[in-house]
Amino acid sequence: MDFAFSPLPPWPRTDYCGTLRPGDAGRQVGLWGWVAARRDHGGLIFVDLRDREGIVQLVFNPERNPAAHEAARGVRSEYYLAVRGEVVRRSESTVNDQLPTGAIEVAVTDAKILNTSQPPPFPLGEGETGNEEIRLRYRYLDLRRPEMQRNLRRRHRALRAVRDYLDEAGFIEVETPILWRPTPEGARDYLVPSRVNPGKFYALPQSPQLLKQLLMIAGYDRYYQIARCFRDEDLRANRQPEFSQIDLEMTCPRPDDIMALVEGMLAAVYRSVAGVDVPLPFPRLTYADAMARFGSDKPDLRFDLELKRLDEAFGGTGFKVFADALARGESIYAIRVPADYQFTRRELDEMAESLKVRQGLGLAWAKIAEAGWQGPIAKFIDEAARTHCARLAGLHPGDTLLMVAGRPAKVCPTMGELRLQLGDKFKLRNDEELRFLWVTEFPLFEYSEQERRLVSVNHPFTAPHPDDLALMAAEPLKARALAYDVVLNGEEMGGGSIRIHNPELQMKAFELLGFSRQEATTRFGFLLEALSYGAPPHGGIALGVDRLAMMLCHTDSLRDVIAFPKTQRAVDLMTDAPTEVDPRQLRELSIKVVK
RNA sequence: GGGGUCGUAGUUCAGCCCGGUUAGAACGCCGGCCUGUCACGUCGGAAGUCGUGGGUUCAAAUCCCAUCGGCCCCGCCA
Repeated sequence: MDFAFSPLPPWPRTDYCGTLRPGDAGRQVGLWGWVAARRDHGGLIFVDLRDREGIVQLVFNPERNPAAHEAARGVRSEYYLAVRGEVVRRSESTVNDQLPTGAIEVAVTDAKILNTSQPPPFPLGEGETGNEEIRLRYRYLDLRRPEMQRNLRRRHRALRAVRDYLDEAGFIEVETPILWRPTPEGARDYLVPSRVNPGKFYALPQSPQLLKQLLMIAGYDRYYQIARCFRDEDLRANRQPEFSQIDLEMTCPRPDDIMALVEGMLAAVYRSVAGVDVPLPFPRLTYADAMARFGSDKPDLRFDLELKRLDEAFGGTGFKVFADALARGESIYAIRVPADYQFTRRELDEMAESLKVRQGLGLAWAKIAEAGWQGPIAKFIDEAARTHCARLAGLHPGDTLLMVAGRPAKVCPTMGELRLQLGDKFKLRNDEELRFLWVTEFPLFEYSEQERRLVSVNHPFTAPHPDDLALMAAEPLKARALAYDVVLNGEEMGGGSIRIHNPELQMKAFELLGFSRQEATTRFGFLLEALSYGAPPHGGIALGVDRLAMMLCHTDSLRDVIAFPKTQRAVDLMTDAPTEVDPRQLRELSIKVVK
């Protein structure tokens, strides 16, 4: 055989490369790792050997060991080596203070090439990245990169902290099925055909929601799971078709209990992973306030630029656009951009144009100068309105006031978007800052134009606010839910609720969503039945593990914290999944593919 | 389903607007030299279906159309 094949390294590993320090000087060590770089001086050869803990410099001296030196001559990038040698302190002038191991090196006495490597298709060094396509195709090489190693280990440490914390709090980890039943509400299901039951399908769970409720009914009292979830919807930078949730549920909680628990958990994660103390408790906003002040149900509190409602100021305005809007019962919302942040006329025009095209809304703006208001609409705004605006919005000279009129349900989210764009434009969204908050009192239902019926804002098992029980039937759109989201820096990190534990109320909720009693029984009979056997009140929350990892790793892409992610077209570039299957497999499953 | 953007040596990119020598650079790779480098240095070398298909043209990496793929966004994601 003319190729290298060693089933085992010829000597034990005593240390990881990246962990050696001056204190190890004089020790005989065994190391295994990849060749990160090779510097051949004809005589001396230096090799940077890399393993998961980092890099250490090996020295091959032909006078010390000709055989090892000869082996080192043939070594190339990403060869996998086992070496044995002595840790030696470097002379003063040769210390590399860029490297944690830079004060020492390993004088190699024995070396064995355990495997050779083709030249890698992209550089694997610190700070280097190829394009996404090639990284995903050779994911196992991408994952060798120090950044990816760091990311996945941060994720590991976060999950470890979560498990320790929840275990300490008396939570029991229970696994729930991956093959489960399709659900009519919510995202598109991934379906799995049943061979044994031709024509029938399982679905992969979108979340273990109902299963954890059943565990409460079963008396486990406090459950959690790092649960894999599946949703067959289009991908985004922060959305993969399969993802993980920290899913938990407890018996008889008040919303405050869940919130305090989660705050403690997130603080524990940040302390353990980032060494950061997160101030507790998190601030809270009701959904209504969040929408009115930030135009979002997941506001980014790292910067101000709050929305201001200026209806009062324009009560008797001569500006027809605003007057007409108010007459229609609409509102005028504004963002005051302080004098520190200036726009060019062109930027204002572009902003207005984009708002018009994308939302059909007109942007009115004015610059607040010492001399008075400036801008195309300034002449329509009289002194009384200006003074009133100044009081409502706190205007100062140099500020720019951006105003939009319309239905609050439309204007607020639009202004919320605009606010985020301004935050980006003026670099107000600092990556190092952590602004957690709770958004509470979500509405129970919203009206879906597409389906022309009520749909759940959270899910159909969410309990109504006790004060709004009567509203549920009378004015369902006004009923609030006992639901809460935890938000970090404008990203939804998780959401939960108190659930309905009464079968009659649950049936009522299904009916309001447009299910007949018959349909509800067919689809959720097992739940209704379970609720009728002494189901305790219960509630919980689910947090997105991947998004949490993203925040901990300061990355904008979920792919950077998932070992084997899929592309935007939900393809695995490494294995080319999904693929066509053998006709025989289809026949066994009673499936015919229609092209 | 829609919008945007990118696709040129193994890799990262320039060239494309304004069509015209043999398509360049850096890194990597291969070979020589080199005992203190650490992104080693140095001398030399190899390396390209310009994503794919079609069209316009005397002539296409360059202009046009279609298509495939990566990324970002809208829709969608209880």
